[in-house]
Amino acid sequence: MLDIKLLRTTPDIVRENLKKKFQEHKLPLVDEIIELDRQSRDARTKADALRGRRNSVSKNIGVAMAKGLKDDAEKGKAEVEAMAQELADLEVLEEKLSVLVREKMMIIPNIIDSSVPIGKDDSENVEVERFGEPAVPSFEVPYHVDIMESFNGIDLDSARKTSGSGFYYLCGDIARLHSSILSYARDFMINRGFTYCIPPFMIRGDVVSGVMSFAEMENMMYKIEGEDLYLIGTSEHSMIGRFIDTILEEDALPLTLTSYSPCFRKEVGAHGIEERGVYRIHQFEKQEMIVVCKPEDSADWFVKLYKNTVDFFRSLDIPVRTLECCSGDLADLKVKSIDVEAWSPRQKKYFEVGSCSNLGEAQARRLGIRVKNKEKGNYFAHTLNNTVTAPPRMLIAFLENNLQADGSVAIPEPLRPYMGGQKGLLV
RNA sequence: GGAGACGUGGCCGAGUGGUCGAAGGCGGUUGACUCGAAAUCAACUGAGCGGCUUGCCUGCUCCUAGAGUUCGAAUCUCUACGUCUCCGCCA
Repeated sequence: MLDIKLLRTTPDIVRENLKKKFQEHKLPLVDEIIELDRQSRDARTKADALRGRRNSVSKNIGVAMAKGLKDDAEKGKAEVEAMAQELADLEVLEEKLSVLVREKMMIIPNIIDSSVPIGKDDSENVEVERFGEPAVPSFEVPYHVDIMESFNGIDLDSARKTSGSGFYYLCGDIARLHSSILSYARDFMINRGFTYCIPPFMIRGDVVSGVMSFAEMENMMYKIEGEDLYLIGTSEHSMIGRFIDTILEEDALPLTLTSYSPCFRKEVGAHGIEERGVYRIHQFEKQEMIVVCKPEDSADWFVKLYKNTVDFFRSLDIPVRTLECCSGDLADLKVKSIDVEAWSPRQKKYFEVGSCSNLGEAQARRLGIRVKNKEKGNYFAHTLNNTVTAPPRMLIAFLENNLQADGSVAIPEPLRPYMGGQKGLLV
Protein backbone atom coordinates (compact mmCIF):
# COMPACT_ATOMS: atom_id res chain seq x y z
CA MET A 1 0.00 0.00 0.00
CA LEU A 2 1.38 3.35 -1.09
CA ASP A 3 1.26 6.71 0.63
CA ILE A 4 -1.68 8.51 -0.93
CA LYS A 5 0.38 11.69 -0.90
CA LEU A 6 2.72 10.14 -3.44
CA LEU A 7 -0.24 9.59 -5.71
CA ARG A 8 -1.55 13.10 -5.13
CA THR A 9 1.71 14.89 -5.76
CA THR A 10 3.52 12.68 -8.25
CA PRO A 11 0.98 10.45 -10.01
CA ASP A 12 3.39 9.97 -12.90
CA ILE A 13 5.68 7.89 -10.71
CA VAL A 14 2.75 5.62 -9.94
CA ARG A 15 1.73 5.40 -13.61
CA GLU A 16 5.29 4.68 -14.70
CA ASN A 17 5.49 1.91 -12.10
CA LEU A 18 2.25 0.35 -13.35
CA LYS A 19 3.64 0.25 -16.88
CA LYS A 20 6.86 -1.37 -15.68
CA LYS A 21 4.78 -4.07 -14.01
CA PHE A 22 2.63 -4.58 -17.12
CA GLN A 23 -0.50 -3.57 -15.23
CA GLU A 24 -1.75 -1.00 -17.75
CA HIS A 25 -5.31 -2.01 -16.92
CA LYS A 26 -4.87 -0.29 -13.56
CA LEU A 27 -3.86 3.07 -15.07
CA PRO A 28 -7.38 4.57 -14.90
CA LEU A 29 -7.35 3.87 -11.18
CA VAL A 30 -4.81 6.63 -10.63
CA ASP A 31 -7.14 9.41 -11.74
CA GLU A 32 -10.10 7.71 -10.09
CA ILE A 33 -8.31 7.67 -6.76
CA ILE A 34 -7.15 11.26 -7.09
CA GLU A 35 -10.74 12.36 -7.70
CA LEU A 36 -12.18 10.20 -4.92
CA ASP A 37 -9.52 11.46 -2.55
CA ARG A 38 -10.43 15.04 -3.41
CA GLN A 39 -14.10 14.34 -2.72
CA SER A 40 -13.23 12.49 0.44
CA ARG A 41 -11.19 15.37 1.82
CA ASP A 42 -13.89 17.78 0.81
CA ALA A 43 -16.54 15.83 2.74
CA ARG A 44 -14.14 15.58 5.62
CA THR A 45 -13.55 19.30 5.79
CA LYS A 46 -17.28 20.07 5.71
CA ALA A 47 -18.06 17.47 8.37
CA ASP A 48 -15.20 18.72 10.54
CA ALA A 49 -16.65 22.24 10.41
CA LEU A 50 -20.08 20.97 11.46
CA ARG A 51 -18.65 18.85 14.25
CA GLY A 52 -16.63 21.82 15.41
CA ARG A 53 -19.76 23.93 15.54
CA ARG A 54 -21.66 21.21 17.41
CA ASN A 55 -18.85 20.85 19.93
CA SER A 56 -18.70 24.55 20.72
CA VAL A 57 -22.49 24.89 20.95
CA SER A 58 -22.66 21.88 23.25
CA LYS A 59 -20.03 23.37 25.47
CA ASN A 60 -22.04 26.58 25.71
CA ILE A 61 -25.12 24.59 26.65
CA GLY A 62 -23.20 23.21 29.58
CA VAL A 63 -22.16 26.67 30.63
CA ALA A 64 -25.70 28.03 30.24
CA MET A 65 -27.17 25.16 32.27
CA ALA A 66 -24.68 25.77 35.03
CA LYS A 67 -25.75 29.40 35.19
CA GLY A 68 -29.42 28.40 35.04
CA LEU A 69 -30.01 30.11 31.70
CA LYS A 70 -32.66 27.67 30.45
CA ASP A 71 -33.60 29.63 27.33
CA ASP A 72 -30.04 29.88 26.05
CA ALA A 73 -29.59 26.18 26.57
CA GLU A 74 -32.76 25.38 24.64
CA LYS A 75 -31.66 27.64 21.80
CA GLY A 76 -28.39 25.71 21.60
CA LYS A 77 -30.15 22.36 21.58
CA ALA A 78 -32.32 23.50 18.72
CA GLU A 79 -29.31 24.59 16.72
CA VAL A 80 -27.52 21.26 17.14
CA GLU A 81 -30.65 19.35 16.25
CA ALA A 82 -31.07 21.45 13.13
CA MET A 83 -27.66 20.43 11.79
CA ALA A 84 -27.92 16.79 12.90
CA GLN A 85 -29.29 15.43 9.63
CA GLU A 86 -26.78 17.25 7.47
CA LEU A 87 -23.95 15.94 9.60
CA ALA A 88 -25.29 12.39 9.57
CA ASP A 89 -25.46 12.44 5.77
CA LEU A 90 -21.95 13.84 5.52
CA GLU A 91 -20.62 11.18 7.85
CA VAL A 92 -22.07 8.42 5.70
CA LEU A 93 -20.48 10.00 2.64
CA GLU A 94 -17.16 10.42 4.44
CA GLU A 95 -17.10 6.76 5.39
CA LYS A 96 -18.10 5.59 1.94
CA LEU A 97 -15.43 7.65 0.20
CA SER A 98 -12.61 6.77 2.53
CA VAL A 99 -13.36 3.04 2.26
CA LEU A 100 -13.44 3.38 -1.51
CA VAL A 101 -10.10 5.20 -1.59
CA ARG A 102 -8.52 2.62 0.67
CA GLU A 103 -9.86 -0.29 -1.36
CA LYS A 104 -8.49 1.13 -4.55
CA MET A 105 -5.16 2.07 -2.98
CA MET A 106 -4.74 -1.56 -1.94
CA ILE A 107 -4.75 -2.56 -5.61
CA ILE A 108 -2.00 -0.12 -6.56
CA PRO A 109 1.33 -1.97 -6.39
CA ASN A 110 4.34 -0.83 -4.45
CA ILE A 111 6.93 1.21 -6.33
CA ILE A 112 9.57 -1.26 -7.47
CA ASP A 113 13.26 -0.62 -7.02
CA SER A 114 14.98 0.93 -10.03
CA SER A 115 17.25 -2.12 -10.21
CA VAL A 116 14.41 -4.59 -10.80
CA PRO A 117 14.65 -6.09 -14.31
CA ILE A 118 11.67 -5.38 -16.52
CA GLY A 119 9.79 -8.47 -17.66
CA LYS A 120 6.26 -9.80 -18.06
CA ASP A 121 6.31 -13.05 -16.07
CA ASP A 122 8.48 -15.63 -14.37
CA SER A 123 10.00 -16.69 -17.71
CA GLU A 124 11.79 -13.34 -17.71
CA ASN A 125 13.33 -13.61 -14.26
CA VAL A 126 17.05 -12.98 -14.40
CA GLU A 127 19.84 -15.14 -13.10
CA VAL A 128 22.15 -12.90 -11.10
CA GLU A 129 25.00 -15.07 -9.94
CA ARG A 130 26.05 -18.70 -9.53
CA PHE A 131 27.87 -20.03 -6.52
CA GLY A 132 29.65 -23.38 -6.76
CA GLU A 133 29.95 -25.77 -9.69
CA PRO A 134 26.63 -27.25 -10.82
CA ALA A 135 28.19 -30.67 -11.17
CA VAL A 136 26.52 -33.76 -12.61
CA PRO A 137 28.10 -36.94 -11.26
CA SER A 138 29.00 -39.87 -13.51
CA PHE A 139 26.48 -42.13 -11.80
CA GLU A 140 22.74 -41.67 -11.99
CA VAL A 141 21.17 -39.64 -9.16
CA PRO A 142 17.87 -41.26 -8.06
CA TYR A 143 14.66 -39.46 -7.22
CA HIS A 144 14.93 -37.99 -3.70
CA VAL A 145 12.27 -40.28 -2.26
CA ASP A 146 14.28 -43.27 -3.46
CA ILE A 147 17.41 -41.94 -1.78
CA MET A 148 15.44 -41.46 1.44
CA GLU A 149 13.94 -44.93 1.15
CA SER A 150 17.39 -46.45 0.78
CA PHE A 151 17.96 -45.31 4.36
CA ASN A 152 14.46 -46.31 5.48
CA GLY A 153 14.04 -42.60 5.99
CA ILE A 154 10.57 -41.87 4.63
CA ASP A 155 7.12 -43.40 4.80
CA LEU A 156 4.67 -41.69 2.50
CA ASP A 157 2.17 -44.54 2.36
CA SER A 158 1.38 -44.35 6.04
CA ALA A 159 1.25 -40.55 5.92
CA ARG A 160 -1.36 -40.79 3.20
CA LYS A 161 -3.42 -43.06 5.44
CA THR A 162 -3.18 -40.83 8.50
CA SER A 163 -3.22 -37.40 6.89
CA GLY A 164 -3.58 -37.60 3.13
CA SER A 165 -1.21 -36.67 0.34
CA GLY A 166 1.21 -33.89 0.98
CA PHE A 167 2.33 -35.27 4.34
CA TYR A 168 5.26 -37.47 5.31
CA TYR A 169 6.87 -39.53 7.99
CA LEU A 170 10.61 -38.96 8.15
CA CYS A 171 12.46 -41.62 10.07
CA GLY A 172 15.86 -42.53 11.37
CA ASP A 173 18.89 -40.69 10.02
CA ILE A 174 16.84 -38.77 7.48
CA ALA A 175 14.67 -37.36 10.24
CA ARG A 176 17.79 -36.63 12.25
CA LEU A 177 19.32 -34.91 9.25
CA HIS A 178 16.20 -32.78 8.96
CA SER A 179 16.48 -31.62 12.57
CA SER A 180 20.24 -31.16 12.29
CA ILE A 181 19.91 -28.86 9.32
CA LEU A 182 17.44 -26.69 11.22
CA SER A 183 19.65 -26.58 14.30
CA TYR A 184 22.66 -25.73 12.20
CA ALA A 185 20.68 -23.05 10.38
CA ARG A 186 19.60 -21.58 13.70
CA ASP A 187 23.17 -21.39 14.98
CA PHE A 188 24.40 -20.12 11.63
CA MET A 189 22.12 -17.11 11.94
CA ILE A 190 22.79 -16.59 15.64
CA ASN A 191 26.48 -16.42 14.77
CA ARG A 192 25.68 -13.67 12.32
CA GLY A 193 24.08 -11.58 15.02
CA PHE A 194 20.43 -12.48 14.57
CA THR A 195 18.17 -13.03 17.56
CA TYR A 196 16.54 -16.43 17.68
CA CYS A 197 12.76 -16.53 18.21
CA ILE A 198 10.13 -19.22 18.42
CA PRO A 199 6.82 -17.56 17.59
CA PRO A 200 3.22 -18.73 17.97
CA PHE A 201 2.32 -21.31 15.35
CA MET A 202 -1.30 -20.18 15.28
CA ILE A 203 -2.52 -16.63 14.87
CA ARG A 204 -5.85 -14.85 14.98
CA GLY A 205 -7.85 -13.86 11.94
CA ASP A 206 -7.17 -10.15 12.24
CA VAL A 207 -3.43 -10.78 12.18
CA VAL A 208 -3.83 -13.05 9.17
CA SER A 209 -5.79 -10.47 7.22
CA GLY A 210 -3.18 -7.91 8.19
CA VAL A 211 -0.25 -9.85 6.81
CA MET A 212 -1.76 -11.20 3.60
CA SER A 213 -4.39 -10.62 0.97
CA PHE A 214 -7.78 -12.29 1.12
CA ALA A 215 -6.93 -14.52 -1.87
CA GLU A 216 -3.72 -15.71 -0.22
CA MET A 217 -5.62 -16.39 2.98
CA GLU A 218 -8.11 -18.60 1.17
CA ASN A 219 -5.45 -20.50 -0.75
CA MET A 220 -2.88 -20.93 1.99
CA MET A 221 -4.21 -20.88 5.51
CA TYR A 222 -5.67 -23.74 7.53
CA LYS A 223 -8.30 -22.58 10.00
CA ILE A 224 -8.95 -24.20 13.33
CA GLU A 225 -12.59 -25.21 13.44
CA GLY A 226 -14.70 -23.30 15.93
CA GLU A 227 -11.91 -20.92 16.89
CA ASP A 228 -10.56 -17.69 15.52
CA LEU A 229 -7.16 -19.26 14.91
CA TYR A 230 -5.16 -20.14 11.83
CA LEU A 231 -2.07 -22.30 11.42
CA ILE A 232 0.75 -20.11 10.18
CA GLY A 233 2.01 -20.58 6.63
CA THR A 234 5.39 -19.17 7.59
CA SER A 235 6.83 -17.71 10.77
CA GLU A 236 6.90 -14.34 9.00
CA HIS A 237 3.18 -14.15 9.76
CA SER A 238 3.56 -14.28 13.51
CA MET A 239 6.93 -12.52 13.54
CA ILE A 240 5.63 -9.48 11.67
CA GLY A 241 2.26 -9.67 13.41
CA ARG A 242 4.13 -9.08 16.62
CA PHE A 243 4.73 -5.47 15.55
CA ILE A 244 1.25 -4.57 14.35
CA ASP A 245 0.30 -1.07 15.52
CA THR A 246 3.51 -0.41 17.37
CA ILE A 247 5.84 2.55 17.37
CA LEU A 248 9.44 1.44 17.63
CA GLU A 249 12.27 3.47 19.11
CA GLU A 250 14.67 4.51 16.38
CA ASP A 251 17.76 3.30 18.22
CA ALA A 252 16.22 -0.15 18.63
CA LEU A 253 16.61 -0.62 14.88
CA PRO A 254 17.50 -2.67 13.00
CA LEU A 255 15.63 -5.63 14.43
CA THR A 256 17.40 -8.68 13.04
CA LEU A 257 15.50 -11.81 13.93
CA THR A 258 15.68 -15.43 12.95
CA SER A 259 12.73 -17.62 13.69
CA TYR A 260 11.86 -21.27 13.53
CA SER A 261 8.42 -22.66 12.90
CA PRO A 262 6.55 -25.42 11.23
CA CYS A 263 4.62 -24.09 8.24
CA PHE A 264 1.20 -25.23 7.09
CA ARG A 265 -0.12 -24.55 3.61
CA LYS A 266 -3.22 -25.68 1.80
CA GLU A 267 -1.54 -25.06 -1.56
CA VAL A 268 -4.93 -24.61 -3.18
CA GLY A 269 -4.52 -24.17 -6.90
CA ALA A 270 -0.83 -25.01 -6.79
CA HIS A 271 -0.04 -27.80 -9.18
CA GLY A 272 2.39 -30.52 -8.21
CA ILE A 273 1.00 -31.22 -4.78
CA GLU A 274 0.17 -34.70 -6.04
CA GLU A 275 3.76 -35.20 -7.09
CA ARG A 276 5.27 -38.01 -5.08
CA GLY A 277 7.84 -36.64 -2.70
CA VAL A 278 8.48 -33.75 -0.42
CA TYR A 279 8.87 -30.88 -2.89
CA ARG A 280 5.44 -29.34 -2.38
CA ILE A 281 3.69 -30.41 0.80
CA HIS A 282 1.12 -29.23 3.33
CA GLN A 283 3.54 -29.19 6.23
CA PHE A 284 7.20 -28.30 6.41
CA GLU A 285 9.60 -26.56 8.74
CA LYS A 286 11.53 -23.41 8.17
CA GLN A 287 14.24 -21.24 9.61
CA GLU A 288 13.47 -17.71 8.58
CA MET A 289 15.07 -14.28 8.90
CA ILE A 290 13.17 -11.05 9.47
CA VAL A 291 14.55 -7.53 9.45
CA VAL A 292 12.79 -4.34 10.48
CA CYS A 293 15.00 -1.35 9.68
CA LYS A 294 15.19 2.29 8.69
CA PRO A 295 14.24 3.03 5.09
CA GLU A 296 17.75 4.07 4.10
CA ASP A 297 19.15 0.72 5.25
CA SER A 298 16.77 -1.71 3.59
CA ALA A 299 18.63 -2.01 0.29
CA ASP A 300 21.81 -3.06 2.11
CA TRP A 301 19.92 -5.50 4.31
CA PHE A 302 18.34 -7.06 1.26
CA VAL A 303 21.77 -8.03 -0.09
CA LYS A 304 23.00 -9.19 3.31
CA LEU A 305 19.92 -11.36 3.76
CA TYR A 306 20.09 -13.36 0.56
CA LYS A 307 23.85 -13.72 0.94
CA ASN A 308 23.25 -15.43 4.28
CA THR A 309 21.23 -18.07 2.49
CA VAL A 310 23.83 -18.46 -0.23
CA ASP A 311 26.56 -18.86 2.38
CA PHE A 312 24.48 -21.36 4.30
CA PHE A 313 23.95 -23.61 1.29
CA ARG A 314 27.57 -23.27 0.20
CA SER A 315 28.71 -24.37 3.65
CA LEU A 316 26.87 -27.63 2.95
CA ASP A 317 28.48 -28.05 -0.48
CA ILE A 318 25.29 -27.32 -2.37
CA PRO A 319 25.68 -25.22 -5.53
CA VAL A 320 23.17 -22.39 -5.74
CA ARG A 321 22.24 -19.47 -7.92
CA THR A 322 20.32 -16.29 -7.32
CA LEU A 323 17.40 -15.48 -9.56
CA GLU A 324 15.96 -12.00 -9.51
CA CYS A 325 12.23 -11.60 -9.84
CA CYS A 326 11.34 -9.39 -12.82
CA SER A 327 8.86 -6.51 -12.59
CA GLY A 328 5.86 -8.45 -13.90
CA ASP A 329 6.40 -11.42 -11.60
CA LEU A 330 7.01 -9.34 -8.48
CA ALA A 331 4.15 -9.45 -5.95
CA ASP A 332 2.40 -6.09 -5.58
CA LEU A 333 3.64 -5.49 -2.05
CA LYS A 334 7.32 -6.01 -2.87
CA VAL A 335 10.00 -3.53 -3.83
CA LYS A 336 12.47 -6.20 -4.86
CA SER A 337 12.78 -9.94 -4.52
CA ILE A 338 15.37 -12.57 -5.24
CA ASP A 339 15.07 -16.35 -5.07
CA VAL A 340 17.89 -18.59 -3.97
CA GLU A 341 17.81 -21.78 -6.04
CA ALA A 342 19.72 -24.96 -5.34
CA TRP A 343 21.24 -27.17 -7.98
CA SER A 344 19.58 -30.50 -8.69
CA PRO A 345 22.06 -32.89 -10.27
CA ARG A 346 19.19 -35.25 -11.03
CA GLN A 347 17.05 -32.74 -12.91
CA LYS A 348 20.11 -30.82 -14.12
CA LYS A 349 18.51 -27.54 -13.22
CA TYR A 350 18.14 -25.18 -10.27
CA PHE A 351 15.01 -25.18 -8.09
CA GLU A 352 13.74 -22.72 -5.51
CA VAL A 353 14.80 -23.23 -1.92
CA GLY A 354 14.39 -19.72 -0.57
CA SER A 355 12.99 -16.32 -1.31
CA CYS A 356 14.29 -12.96 -0.12
CA SER A 357 12.00 -9.90 -0.23
CA ASN A 358 12.26 -6.22 0.52
CA LEU A 359 8.76 -4.92 1.20
CA GLY A 360 9.85 -1.33 1.61
CA GLU A 361 7.36 0.48 3.80
CA ALA A 362 4.32 -1.17 2.21
CA GLN A 363 3.88 -3.90 4.79
CA ALA A 364 4.63 -1.49 7.63
CA ARG A 365 2.04 0.97 6.32
CA ARG A 366 -0.60 -1.76 6.17
CA LEU A 367 0.20 -2.97 9.66
CA GLY A 368 1.05 0.32 11.35
CA ILE A 369 4.68 -0.48 12.15
CA ARG A 370 6.21 2.92 12.78
CA VAL A 371 9.40 4.45 14.08
CA LYS A 372 9.45 7.30 16.56
CA ASN A 373 11.17 10.44 15.41
CA LYS A 374 10.62 13.89 16.86
CA GLU A 375 12.20 16.01 14.13
CA LYS A 376 10.93 14.29 10.99
CA GLY A 377 7.78 12.96 12.60
CA ASN A 378 7.06 9.27 12.99
CA TYR A 379 7.65 7.25 9.87
CA PHE A 380 7.06 3.72 8.59
CA ALA A 381 9.78 1.13 9.00
CA HIS A 382 11.01 -1.03 6.16
CA THR A 383 10.53 -4.78 6.48
CA LEU A 384 12.36 -7.66 4.84
CA ASN A 385 12.18 -11.40 5.09
CA ASN A 386 14.16 -14.31 3.74
CA THR A 387 14.38 -18.06 4.05
CA VAL A 388 17.45 -19.52 5.69
CA THR A 389 16.33 -23.00 4.89
CA ALA A 390 13.14 -25.02 4.68
CA PRO A 391 13.40 -28.78 5.02
CA PRO A 392 12.22 -31.26 3.92
CA ARG A 393 12.44 -29.52 0.52
CA MET A 394 15.97 -28.54 1.35
CA LEU A 395 16.76 -32.22 1.92
CA ILE A 396 16.18 -32.85 -1.78
CA ALA A 397 19.09 -30.57 -2.62
CA PHE A 398 21.14 -31.88 0.25
CA LEU A 399 20.75 -35.55 -0.60
CA GLU A 400 21.20 -35.16 -4.33
CA ASN A 401 24.36 -33.09 -4.00
CA ASN A 402 25.99 -35.10 -1.26
CA LEU A 403 25.16 -38.52 -2.68
CA GLN A 404 28.17 -40.72 -3.36
CA ALA A 405 28.58 -43.35 -6.08
CA ASP A 406 28.16 -46.16 -3.52
CA GLY A 407 24.79 -44.82 -2.38
CA SER A 408 26.07 -43.26 0.82
CA VAL A 409 25.50 -39.60 1.64
CA ALA A 410 28.37 -37.40 2.81
CA ILE A 411 27.77 -35.17 5.81
CA PRO A 412 29.59 -31.87 5.32
CA GLU A 413 31.81 -30.86 8.17
CA PRO A 414 29.67 -28.09 9.75
CA LEU A 415 26.73 -30.45 10.12
CA ARG A 416 28.63 -33.31 11.77
CA PRO A 417 28.34 -32.04 15.35
CA TYR A 418 24.56 -32.06 14.91
CA MET A 419 24.70 -35.63 13.54
CA GLY A 420 26.58 -37.17 16.42
CA GLY A 421 29.89 -36.79 14.62
CA GLN A 422 28.93 -38.95 11.63
CA LYS A 423 30.84 -38.19 8.44
CA GLY A 424 28.31 -39.87 6.25
CA LEU A 425 25.20 -41.97 6.07
CA LEU A 426 25.87 -45.53 4.95
CA VAL A 427 23.24 -47.56 3.14
C1' G B 1 -14.46 -26.50 31.07
C1' G B 2 -16.79 -23.72 35.98
C1' A B 3 -16.74 -18.89 38.78
C1' G B 4 -15.32 -13.88 39.22
C1' A B 5 -12.77 -9.32 37.88
C1' C B 6 -11.05 -6.08 34.27
C1' G B 7 -9.83 -3.49 29.31
C1' U B 8 -7.64 4.54 29.71
C1' G B 9 -1.34 7.52 26.36
C1' G B 10 5.55 4.02 25.50
C1' C B 11 4.45 1.83 30.66
C1' C B 12 1.81 2.18 35.55
C1' G B 13 -2.51 4.51 37.09
C1' A B 14 -6.73 8.40 38.38
C1' G B 15 -11.07 9.70 36.28
C1' U B 16 -19.25 7.68 36.77
C1' G B 17 -22.49 12.92 31.88
C1' G B 18 -20.12 19.31 30.25
C1' U B 19 -12.79 23.54 29.25
C1' C B 20 -11.00 15.59 29.73
C1' G B 21 -6.92 14.32 24.93
C1' A B 22 -7.49 12.92 29.76
C1' A B 23 -4.69 14.12 37.13
C1' G B 24 -0.36 11.83 39.21
C1' G B 25 3.86 8.76 38.60
C1' C B 26 7.57 6.09 35.62
C1' G B 27 10.14 6.47 31.20
C1' G B 28 11.98 10.01 27.33
C1' U B 29 13.89 14.92 25.39
C1' U B 30 15.90 19.73 26.44
C1' G B 31 17.95 23.36 29.85
C1' A B 32 20.30 24.77 34.78
C1' C B 33 23.83 23.08 38.36
C1' U B 34 28.32 19.83 37.84
C1' C B 35 34.96 17.64 36.34
C1' G B 36 30.86 14.35 34.99
C1' A B 37 23.12 13.16 32.06
C1' A B 38 25.23 10.51 39.51
C1' A B 39 21.74 13.42 42.32
C1' U B 40 18.57 17.78 42.29
C1' C B 41 15.55 21.59 39.91
C1' A B 42 12.74 23.54 35.51
C1' A B 43 10.30 23.07 30.79
C1' C B 44 8.54 19.94 27.11
C1' U B 45 6.73 15.00 25.95
C1' G B 46 0.24 10.23 22.78
C1' A B 47 -1.47 9.07 17.69
C1' G B 48 -3.95 9.88 12.97
C1' C B 49 -6.21 13.12 9.41
C1' G B 50 -7.40 17.98 7.36
C1' G B 51 -7.10 23.56 6.65
C1' C B 52 -4.54 27.88 5.74
C1' U B 53 -2.42 33.21 7.27
C1' U B 54 3.11 27.11 7.45
C1' G B 55 2.50 29.06 13.20
C1' C B 56 5.96 25.73 18.30
C1' C B 57 -1.25 28.41 14.18
C1' U B 58 -5.91 26.04 13.80
C1' G B 59 -10.07 22.26 13.18
C1' C B 60 -11.64 17.15 13.46
C1' U B 61 -11.12 12.01 15.17
C1' C B 62 -9.24 8.37 18.65
C1' C B 63 -9.87 6.23 26.33
C1' U B 64 -10.49 -2.50 23.04
C1' A B 65 -14.30 -2.67 18.91
C1' G B 66 -19.34 -1.95 17.15
C1' A B 67 -24.31 -0.18 18.12
C1' G B 68 -27.46 2.90 21.25
C1' U B 69 -29.23 6.99 24.85
C1' U B 70 -28.05 12.53 24.98
C1' C B 71 -27.59 19.19 22.95
C1' G B 72 -23.02 16.77 24.80
C1' A B 73 -20.12 10.06 26.39
C1' A B 74 -13.61 7.73 28.68
C1' U B 75 -17.92 8.15 32.00
C1' C B 76 -24.77 5.49 31.07
C1' U B 77 -27.09 0.92 28.08
C1' C B 78 -26.44 -3.31 24.78
C1' U B 79 -23.33 -6.61 21.88
C1' A B 80 -18.72 -8.59 20.43
C1' C B 81 -13.68 -9.39 21.23
C1' G B 82 -9.66 -9.70 24.45
C1' U B 83 -6.96 -10.09 29.16
C1' C B 84 -6.29 -11.48 34.23
C1' U B 85 -7.41 -14.32 38.91
C1' C B 86 -9.27 -18.75 41.41
C1' C B 87 -10.94 -23.88 40.70
C1' G B 88 -10.64 -28.22 37.36
C1' C B 89 -7.60 -30.67 33.61
C1' C B 90 -2.86 -31.12 31.44
C1' A B 91 3.33 -31.45 28.74
